[in-house]
Amino acid sequence: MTAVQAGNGHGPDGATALPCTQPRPRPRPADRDRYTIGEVSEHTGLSAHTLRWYERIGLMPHVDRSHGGRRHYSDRDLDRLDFVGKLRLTGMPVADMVRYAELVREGEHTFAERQDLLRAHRENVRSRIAELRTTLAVLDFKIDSYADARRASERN
Amino acid sequence: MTAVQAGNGHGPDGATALPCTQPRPRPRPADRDRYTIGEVSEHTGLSAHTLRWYERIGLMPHVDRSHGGRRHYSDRDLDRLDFVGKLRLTGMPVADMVRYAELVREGEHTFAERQDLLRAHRENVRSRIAELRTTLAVLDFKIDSYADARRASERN
DNA sequence: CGCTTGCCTGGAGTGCACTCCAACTCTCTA
DNA sequence: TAGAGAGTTGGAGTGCACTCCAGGCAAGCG
Repeated sequence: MTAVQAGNGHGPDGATALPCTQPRPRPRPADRDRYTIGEVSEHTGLSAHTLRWYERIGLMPHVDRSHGGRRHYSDRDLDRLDFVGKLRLTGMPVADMVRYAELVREGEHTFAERQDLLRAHRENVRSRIAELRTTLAVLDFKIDSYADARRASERN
Repeated sequence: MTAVQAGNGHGPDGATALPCTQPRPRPRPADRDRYTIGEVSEHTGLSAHTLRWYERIGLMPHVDRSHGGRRHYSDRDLDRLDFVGKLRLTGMPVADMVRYAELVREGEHTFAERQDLLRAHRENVRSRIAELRTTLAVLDFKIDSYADARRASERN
């Protein structure tokens, strides 16, 4: 649940920073380390409702607040959200993401468990890719069948 | 929503039969062209509830019944279900699958539209695969980071 | 013939992941 | 300093895809 993107990425959560390469899909507004929920919503594609909900269920640590109680997201928060977004895109259940977030909160002694969790998920993603590929073949076949059928009926 | 698998596959629904190559994941009980809902459930991995529900919402055409009102699924029905299963695995919304089923029911003049629908879905699947692959890279990176961090801490 | 097991129906219930509401409060710009 | 507009909360509501229930009927076996 940490940075894995942009120049300022971090290593495993709680560990020292490590270099990282993935480009951020939409660029951050500006590197000022303080973003409103609206800006974050814009950047991540998640609704403000969802961002607040993520915090409530413990998927995000408590975000810094202004004097008046408004959220100020940091660059680090954006990094976390990017990672959460990746997991979400791959269909990881929210409960599992929350579990991961808990492990992060518990500190460095949970490295092994976090790694296991991610490894299991990676296997999951791999088999999903394989699944999608076989379906792609089926779709190609079907689409070609329709093309053939249409060509044949035009010829008559 | 027709056969696209096993030796007895069909072409686009409503068209003449076409050869097909994909192997059926779990073999059919026996090629007797008459299966109970329980057997079909076993074979497809869908619950009997779900099979009935699919029929109710129009995702499957009405399945043949016995004198006493019990469903007898044909091999053709199994083929349809296999295709539905493929679409489902790739995350096509049930509403879209129902739309496709309607087009099939309407006859051959909907070939073009069916093809479009499948093409759009194919694009969808392709981009999902790409998405999953980039996430896989992120996961690899994270997992490696944990491995590094653990090795480092053991060394101390 | 009776019994167990499987299947039938319509409708209600579940779990997940949001999504929206009401009734405020805060911040920024003019 | 006033007003617009973005943000706050807890809790209720939504949509999707099942999933289950109650109460009854059917089929195959001994």
